[in-house]
Amino acid sequence: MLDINFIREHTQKVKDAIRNKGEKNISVVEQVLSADEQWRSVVHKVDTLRSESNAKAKEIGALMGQGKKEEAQAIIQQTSEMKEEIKKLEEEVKELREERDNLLLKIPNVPHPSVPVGATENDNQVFNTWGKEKNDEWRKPHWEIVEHYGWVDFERGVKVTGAGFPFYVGPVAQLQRALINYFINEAVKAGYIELQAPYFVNEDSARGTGQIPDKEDMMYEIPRDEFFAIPTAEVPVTNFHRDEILPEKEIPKKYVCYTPCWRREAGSYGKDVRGLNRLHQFDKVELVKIVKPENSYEELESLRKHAEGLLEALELPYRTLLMCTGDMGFTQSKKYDLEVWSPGQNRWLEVSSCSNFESFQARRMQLRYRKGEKDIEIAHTLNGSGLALPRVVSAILEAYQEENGKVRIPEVLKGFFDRDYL
RNA sequence: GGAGAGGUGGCUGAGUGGCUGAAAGCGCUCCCCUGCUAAGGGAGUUUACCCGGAAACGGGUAACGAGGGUUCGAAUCCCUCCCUCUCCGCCA
Repeated sequence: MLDINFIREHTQKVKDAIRNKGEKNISVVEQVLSADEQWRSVVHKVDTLRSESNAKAKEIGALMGQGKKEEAQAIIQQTSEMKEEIKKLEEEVKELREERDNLLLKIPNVPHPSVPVGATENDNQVFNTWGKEKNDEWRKPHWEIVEHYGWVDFERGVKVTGAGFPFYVGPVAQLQRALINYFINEAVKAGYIELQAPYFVNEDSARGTGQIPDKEDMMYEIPRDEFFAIPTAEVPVTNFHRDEILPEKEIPKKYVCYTPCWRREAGSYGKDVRGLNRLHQFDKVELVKIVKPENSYEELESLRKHAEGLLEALELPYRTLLMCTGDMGFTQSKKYDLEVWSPGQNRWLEVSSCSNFESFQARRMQLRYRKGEKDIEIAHTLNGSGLALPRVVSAILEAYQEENGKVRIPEVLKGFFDRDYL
């Protein structure tokens, strides 16, 4: 969420942001400002009244101590009336505060000036490309390869759980495990701290990273215990430091965390969900950074480069898109998507998304750091996939297949295998 | 899941209705003294919000796990929930 003071001072900027992000309701800005004003005026009233009442309560205490019961009784009469008034005002404060905060949660993050203004994915900019896409006729899509060898069992996944929950069998299971290890190892080499996180989070955490309100439909719920299955490790890992004030010397914090991810993916269909393209459960290695505001855009670039480096090491051609305002999402201020080339499908597959949230998430979760002696400042948070597994697996299967049908093991993963082919 | 104990500031820990936003100790910061790998003295040291101020800062309100209640007044009494610890049960 945005700082209310920022909205007060940069009202036009916020309105532009909402429009550019493709949200229709610009009036929330005015609504939030007026709700805030009302709230502040009532807070002031109630504070003043309480101050008076506290003073009287002290008097009563003093009089009681001296045994002057009757004088005390007279003042008690007055404070009783104030008490009623305070109670009423308190109620009002609570309502106004809630109203203001609910409105505040509806205002999206403001895009960085370097973000292209645009409405749809067609307005995204190709920021970077690497490698030469293969387009051989004979290359099969990954679902045919895994079907032929029995490496991914979709049918039994459907039987055991449902569509989108496949079993990985033998070599592909081993490939995934190798990739997870490889990705974590690379991150640790780059200074990230390895974390293993809970797979379920509570409501506060889901709100902290911005999954609720608004995107709760993407998550699986465990109602009996009021948990959400994590849609990405971003949620538990960023919330790791929720409600904390970190010492300045501990910042930046860099974490790498492998988890399965669960997403309901309501409404997807067709070629998008074919094979491993879109699943309800998938594995991902996630990178999260908590940084000082002045460094956050440098940190975004290094995050992007790290993720790109993984694809380069795997020798998988990719392109990096700089997302336009309209295709970016509610919480981000700048976002890159990395898309790997799928030579069996002849299309790009998103395998990573690297974002800077500036203070948008950190403010919600009160994630701050101590600046110098006394000052406290909201940190900036970033995250990026490094990388999402199934689509990387698809790309590897398709890119490393040979005309005879065998699939070679990428050079950097050889250490995890005792052979050259899957 | 059953029984019991408990949740106070960065930490340890006092506090059972008003003089406690919080004793004391530790830690930390600054200053003074001392000139040497010791020590002593002093000051400061939670957070959020509101008002005033360019700022330094000043005034106010709230918070002692969370929420609600009793009371003129609650860390202190009552209720609900959450969490931690101990014992039993169960268990990868």
